Amino acid sequence: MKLNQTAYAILGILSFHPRQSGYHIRKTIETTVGFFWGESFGQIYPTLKRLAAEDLIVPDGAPTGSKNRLEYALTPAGHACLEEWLAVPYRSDPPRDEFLLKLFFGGEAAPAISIEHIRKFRERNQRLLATLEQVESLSAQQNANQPGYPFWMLTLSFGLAQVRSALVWSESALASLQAMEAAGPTIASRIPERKGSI
Amino acid sequence: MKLNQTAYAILGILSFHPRQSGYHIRKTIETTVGFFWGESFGQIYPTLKRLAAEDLIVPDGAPTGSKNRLEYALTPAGHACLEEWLAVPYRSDPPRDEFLLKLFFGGEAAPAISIEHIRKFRERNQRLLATLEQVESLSAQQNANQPGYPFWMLTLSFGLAQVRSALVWSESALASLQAMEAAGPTIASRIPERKGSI
DNA sequence: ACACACATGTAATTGGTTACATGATTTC
DNA sequence: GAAATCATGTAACCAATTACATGTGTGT
Repeated sequence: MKLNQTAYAILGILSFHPRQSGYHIRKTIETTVGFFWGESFGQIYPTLKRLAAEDLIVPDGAPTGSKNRLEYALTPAGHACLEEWLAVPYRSDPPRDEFLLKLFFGGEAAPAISIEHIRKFRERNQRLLATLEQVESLSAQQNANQPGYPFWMLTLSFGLAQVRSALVWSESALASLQAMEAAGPTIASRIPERKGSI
Repeated sequence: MKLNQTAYAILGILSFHPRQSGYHIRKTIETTVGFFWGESFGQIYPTLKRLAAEDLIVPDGAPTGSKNRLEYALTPAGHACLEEWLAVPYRSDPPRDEFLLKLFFGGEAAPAISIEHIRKFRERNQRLLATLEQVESLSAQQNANQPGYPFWMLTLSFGLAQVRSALVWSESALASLQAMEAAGPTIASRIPERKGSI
């Protein structure tokens, strides 16, 4: 019984949102942990079947539901499994940030290109900030009494801090690149010195 | 000729570090972009062969080297390829942060568990901060004249900003969880309400 | 002599995305 | 009745990690 991360994300969602379908679980993930976690259907549906086979969740086509969707609920075993996983030290998988990689190699192209990347990055973060702030105010009204609330707020405040710091950085980064662009005619027009072949 | 991200990372490294072996490239990646990018040997060596087959790099077993290692150098085509990639908008792949996910579901376990995760997280960031600051001062002395330097500093200052903001957050998060722990006897001892089966 | 870093590679596995395929329900 | 969203799933593909396998050079 070795589960993948998707499984724990599902167990986690079901732990405070009983009786959701695969489709709904994905929606919930998007709107709650979306800014640091993503799931695709291609991953969710097979995982739901596996979790059901392991008796960690049970299909529950009962009272309220019964359209053409299949809802699941957490079993005690499922909750135990979630708790077990929570106690295991998190592993931070090797980071891969294409934005930063492109920026790092920015000297090999015109500054305008890096400027454009940073502008996109800033816009992204502005949008993200707006949604996070919205979540913050809505959540305070709707979820304040839920047991998970303090923890949700912790992840939210983390997101807000990171996004805000990213925005501050964006401004100074843009300023320094624009200064560079104004100063020198593109540094990038050089060809790396080499010897022979091709 | 569709290349994976590893290929561009390699091209990028070779663009300002001519003549490195696979082993060395990995070292360089670790020490320069390591805090936002990682590569494994299982990815690097096959990719080097592919890049050589595409004439984007050339094996170069010349003068200085010639131990039992094979060094590569960027070709003009390789540099063109890198520039092309740099101009393409970056894509940020769906984020997956296990630390935040566990924290989000922290209400399902004792607060002590989340506290431990955050402590680990804080330590991690403290170590990272130390190395980044070291890189900052060393790099100012050693690389200040290199053409890529301003861009390297941008990624570095981004890392510093993020790490510092993460540390500030860690303190407040720890404080709030410790307050919670002191206040209530574990909220987590409840079992999700359910009906029937298992 | 031993250990450690240097150095290169392959094979198995996995975790995951994307695209495809299909159909029901709701809303306009 | 058309369009959008709800809803479930499969198949193909891929990028990447991990573990394995092997050997050399260097320092103590």
